Amino acid sequence: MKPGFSRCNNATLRRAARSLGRFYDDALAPAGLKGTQFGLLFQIHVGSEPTMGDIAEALIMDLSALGHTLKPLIRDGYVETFADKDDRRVKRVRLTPRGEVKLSEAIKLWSIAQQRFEDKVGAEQAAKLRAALDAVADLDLEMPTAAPSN
Amino acid sequence: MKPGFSRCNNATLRRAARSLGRFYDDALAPAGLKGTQFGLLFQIHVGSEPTMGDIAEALIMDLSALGHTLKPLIRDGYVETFADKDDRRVKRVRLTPRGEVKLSEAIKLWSIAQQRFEDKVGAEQAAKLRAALDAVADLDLEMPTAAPSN
DNA sequence: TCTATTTAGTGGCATATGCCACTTCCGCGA
DNA sequence: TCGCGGAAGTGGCATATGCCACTAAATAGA
Repeated sequence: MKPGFSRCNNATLRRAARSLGRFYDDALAPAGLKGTQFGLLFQIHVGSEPTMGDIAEALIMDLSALGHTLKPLIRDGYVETFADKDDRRVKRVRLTPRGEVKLSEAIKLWSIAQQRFEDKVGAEQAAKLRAALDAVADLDLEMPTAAPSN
Repeated sequence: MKPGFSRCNNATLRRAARSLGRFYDDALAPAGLKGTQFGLLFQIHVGSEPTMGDIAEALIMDLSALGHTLKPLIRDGYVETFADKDDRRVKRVRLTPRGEVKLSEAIKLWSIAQQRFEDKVGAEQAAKLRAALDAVADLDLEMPTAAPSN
């Protein structure tokens, strides 16, 4: 088997994610953001003051992981949280003005990387790949429970 | 735009990786291994006492990241390292007998998850997806340097 | 042969992610 | 209205990954 060409879907996916992640990270570096942070800011931006749970669900991310990832962004003043008016358990999230500016700046850098990628693989192919990845992400793979019929 | 369906190739890839990663992690949990650890043990297993650099290259992983990731596996006695005979800078890696046993155990669990995945998306489609991901991983995306012609 | 350069890893620091235990709230039922 | 079970987050702990600065060792040159 050629090096790096595993039959494991998970290993292959992670390998590609590491590779592509570095590329986008490099592209965003001038803005001082990582690819994940950019994605998170964007997700908050397009949402309507989403709750932590909303974001975690959209990104298929563990709620606590989201909390951790949000911390540096809050610390740097790009994001702020506030309690929901009706349910005090719920915490909503939004970008600060500073965060909006940073996001705009980052989008310019992201566009370059995104364009570069699409030039290499083709916009069609890229769209197909994203569709396939979204399909995989949304698969219900839960292992059938021992006794699902009781 | 529907939630979670980003145009960003990197964000989409990471999202799918989180999703699939959890599935494989769950499947491997009985063996006490994470998906990444399984992949790493396997890579070491199929190699011929690979060097740190060999592994890092095959997995498109930062050399220092590999070192970090290897630590728990060494601590748990699944992997051991030794200096190369001819080049004292080089560190080679291999599984311990205990590591071989653990890998066998993990492969059984992995097969179930892998099979489940392939049942859901189809073996053909899975193979195509892996091929696409390998292609993406191996793309040369380096941003053209300002002055590549000097 | 001696030195400048390159190569292979390490250690420290920071972010990315998850799981689990725990706290706080909300809502429902007795 | 009291109290219990479920929902939403937090904090702690552990692994996953990267970058950077630094050390040690091999190598190309002068």
